[in-house]
Amino acid sequence: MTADHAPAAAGLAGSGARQAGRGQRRAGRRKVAVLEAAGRVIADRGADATRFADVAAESGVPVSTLQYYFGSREDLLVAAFRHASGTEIADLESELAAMDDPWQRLSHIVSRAVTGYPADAAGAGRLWIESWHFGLRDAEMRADAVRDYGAWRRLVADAVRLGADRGRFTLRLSPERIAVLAIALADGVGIPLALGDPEITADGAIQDVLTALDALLHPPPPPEPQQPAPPAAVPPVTS
Amino acid sequence: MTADHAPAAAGLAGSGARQAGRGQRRAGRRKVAVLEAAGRVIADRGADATRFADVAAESGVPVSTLQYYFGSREDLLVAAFRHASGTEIADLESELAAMDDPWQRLSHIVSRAVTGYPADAAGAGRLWIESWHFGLRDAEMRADAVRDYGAWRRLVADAVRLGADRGRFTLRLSPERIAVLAIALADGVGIPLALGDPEITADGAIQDVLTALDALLHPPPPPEPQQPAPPAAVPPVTS
Amino acid sequence: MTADHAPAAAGLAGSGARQAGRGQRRAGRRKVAVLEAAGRVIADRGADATRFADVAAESGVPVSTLQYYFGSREDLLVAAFRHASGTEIADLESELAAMDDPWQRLSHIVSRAVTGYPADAAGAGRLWIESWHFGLRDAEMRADAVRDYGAWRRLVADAVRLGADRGRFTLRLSPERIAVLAIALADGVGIPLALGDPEITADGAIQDVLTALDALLHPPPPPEPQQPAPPAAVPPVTS
Amino acid sequence: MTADHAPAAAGLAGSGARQAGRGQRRAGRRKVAVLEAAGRVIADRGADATRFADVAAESGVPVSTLQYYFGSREDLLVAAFRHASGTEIADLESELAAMDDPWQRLSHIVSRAVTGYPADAAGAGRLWIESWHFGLRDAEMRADAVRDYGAWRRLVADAVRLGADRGRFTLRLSPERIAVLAIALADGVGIPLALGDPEITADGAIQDVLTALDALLHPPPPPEPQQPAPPAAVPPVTS
DNA sequence: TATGAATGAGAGTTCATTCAT
DNA sequence: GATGAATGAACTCTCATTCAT
Repeated sequence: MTADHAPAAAGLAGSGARQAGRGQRRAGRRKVAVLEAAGRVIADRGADATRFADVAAESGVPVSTLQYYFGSREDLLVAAFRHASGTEIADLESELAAMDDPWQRLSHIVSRAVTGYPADAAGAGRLWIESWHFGLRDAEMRADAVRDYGAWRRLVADAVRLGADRGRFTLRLSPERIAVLAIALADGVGIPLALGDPEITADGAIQDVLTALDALLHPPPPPEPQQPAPPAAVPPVTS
Repeated sequence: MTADHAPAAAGLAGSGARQAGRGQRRAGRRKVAVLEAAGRVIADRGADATRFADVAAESGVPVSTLQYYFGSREDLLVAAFRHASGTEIADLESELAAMDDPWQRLSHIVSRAVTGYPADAAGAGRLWIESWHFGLRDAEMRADAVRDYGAWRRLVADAVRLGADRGRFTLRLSPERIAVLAIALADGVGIPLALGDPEITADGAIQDVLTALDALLHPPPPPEPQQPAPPAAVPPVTS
Repeated sequence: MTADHAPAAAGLAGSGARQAGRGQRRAGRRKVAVLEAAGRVIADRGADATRFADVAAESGVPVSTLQYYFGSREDLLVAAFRHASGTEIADLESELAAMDDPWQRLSHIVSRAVTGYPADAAGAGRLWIESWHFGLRDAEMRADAVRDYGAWRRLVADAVRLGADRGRFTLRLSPERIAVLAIALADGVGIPLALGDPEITADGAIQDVLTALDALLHPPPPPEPQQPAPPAAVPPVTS
Repeated sequence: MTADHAPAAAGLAGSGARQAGRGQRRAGRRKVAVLEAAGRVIADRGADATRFADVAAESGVPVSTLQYYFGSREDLLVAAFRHASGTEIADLESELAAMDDPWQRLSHIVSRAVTGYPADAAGAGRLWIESWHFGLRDAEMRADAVRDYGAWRRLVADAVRLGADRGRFTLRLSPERIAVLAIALADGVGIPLALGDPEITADGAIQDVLTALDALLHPPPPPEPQQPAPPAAVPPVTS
């Protein structure tokens, strides 16, 4: 192919910056705008129902130009997801860098995560659900999603480790496993929030998630004999 | 529409009862088989990519007959989801009824939930993800999903309440909120499992989720003065 | 697929006739008309340039119905070629059956073949050129074309054999090889005729081809010594 | 159009002769390379399926440059055909010029022609079929094809005339008409060869074509009752 | 002179749905 | 009650071509 799709330049914000100096002139200078438009459409209609025509209408860029930029529809979707998650994580990282208190960091991560889910929020939560769903059948998206999970967990684990180092937390589990659980909690309450479950509110969910985290960071006294060792109880349930 | 779709299993046996009865039962059996075929197709290809033709191929029932049975494609999907979740919850309830120990019940629920997610599992996890995703834009599906969330949480809350009543658990939060968190944890670890995240295994995830639950059911001793209680800032904010 | 493409019934004229009695009712009753429309379009625009839309316009059948009938565009083309050649050969066979004189048969075959080529003729010559050309890259068409070559040659060879049996012809070559040459001559003059070559007319070409055939059927006297054996001169030309 | 397409190789060297000359020669070389690349693509995919992108890939010259050089896609195709046929005929003419024997010339022409057809051959046969086919609907190509027919026939007629003048041949038809038939035979057997007809081989076809030509150049005596040895005339054609 | 960027037109194919048995 | 025939709508993708440099 003459044009190998994507005049490059885009991708994660400002990586390389070879001569993006003058503001990525020439080729694909509208790419970022298109990716954000695509993100909006995906969040609105779902990735599967996102047509070239929709993104064209949202971005003002002709369909054939979208294809010239990204190639196939699937490639466009993956690029949009990647752009959104890259931006999101970069933002979060810079916010966290300004915080010293480890618990504040955890609170911030959880808030950021949970807040994006409710239907009326402009957050990225719906986009994440789309990305998981899409990743179930798309290998490239799946790889990205797994990578993003790692990035989020790392932020949590770093905060947990920091708190432990400072003697603020006493861990029941390794920082990595706590990170897995923390992200799981946020996503797990996010889903019903996105579905408008009347039993849950964003604020309440954040509080409860933090309470659970707190429980993992401040263990109970040495177990007394009358109490059954919980993990031992986990049976081979598979029926 | 030709008929009002779905002869269902209802209807009192009128004239020629036995014959009609048998016929209806046969039709009913056929519909169940179709719904299960549809469930398999949905889990395999995703709800959005599930065509009448796919379900026809999987079930052996002609496309026009599927439409005659269920109406629109969307109706078929919703019916398939409803059938799957109804079966799943009924099974779970009967299994739990045979268990006396509240912790065992919790373990069983969590195991059941988490085990269904991994890609290689034949479980219902993928179907749940599909149902959330579909519910984001389909009101009927959304209502079903919220209802199902309630059913699962009720099973957890009942077990938690039972354990508390028996003095086995000391709750940090109300049974209902613990139930929300328990289900959130299971779903939250289920997603990366479904995506094949190499950092997580089903068994490890079950353990960790139970550890987190245990922490919520066995609070630490009254905080001692030397340590500033940070989590104190996150109190039981009753929503 | 529910409809396996082509409700059958069509194909070579009247083969089988299972219940085509009432005039192929139901499915695909317009298939023959469509195939003939397709043949006209192919002759007019060329197979490569024959679009579904063209055949739809020519036949009055919607594009989607054409696809329902034939499947892919390529399948439609092959079916059209097959229909045309089947009809053509059947017609020719019945005409020949009415002729007793072997030379008359040969004349008729050559006339039939050559006459179809000129641009202003309504004959099938252009369709043959299309079929060869299409067969260069399509295996199915290629097989059909080879089969058709065999059918035409068989008609020639039969006539040649008949004439030889009756002592009318004295063969220089086997009937089969004469048949190959006869068809080659007809096609070989047909091409410039189709291109409007001003040096050739259909009638003149028919005469010349028959003259050449005559030469093959009435050999010269035993070669005399002063004549060099011509084939000995055929060198390994490939440069 | 940007330029009047094709700087060609013409144009007197104006100011800066050496530089311009070299530049033009270089451009000319590049164009020839492109035309040969185009010829390969056409033989491979067919003229109708030959895209700018294909020729760009085969030649390494960007699409927009191809358009700058040749104008429209059709112009490029015609130029490629013209280049191929011009080269072919020039080669043939120089080969024939070295041959004195008229029958050897005829044999050479037929061999050259037939040998190019088989699918596995690298010959120009497929390109000729493409050119006829393309000429059916393109006036420019048609004119070229007719002209080429004339060139080939002239070579045959010249050889026939030479043989007749030397008393080697006794003609049944005028040299021109024999030439038409000779070329027709070669093309006519070439087509099934190109289609991989299992009943024909290139060598056998050459033999048979020469036998037919021989019959046209050596008419029979007044028919005698007994049967002469026909094949004796076309003996050991060493392949 | 030569080339990359951008875009409109058009085509094949899929699919739900309507209709007539 | 069940099913095959038929069809319109929509979408992705290919490709020649125009434009600016």
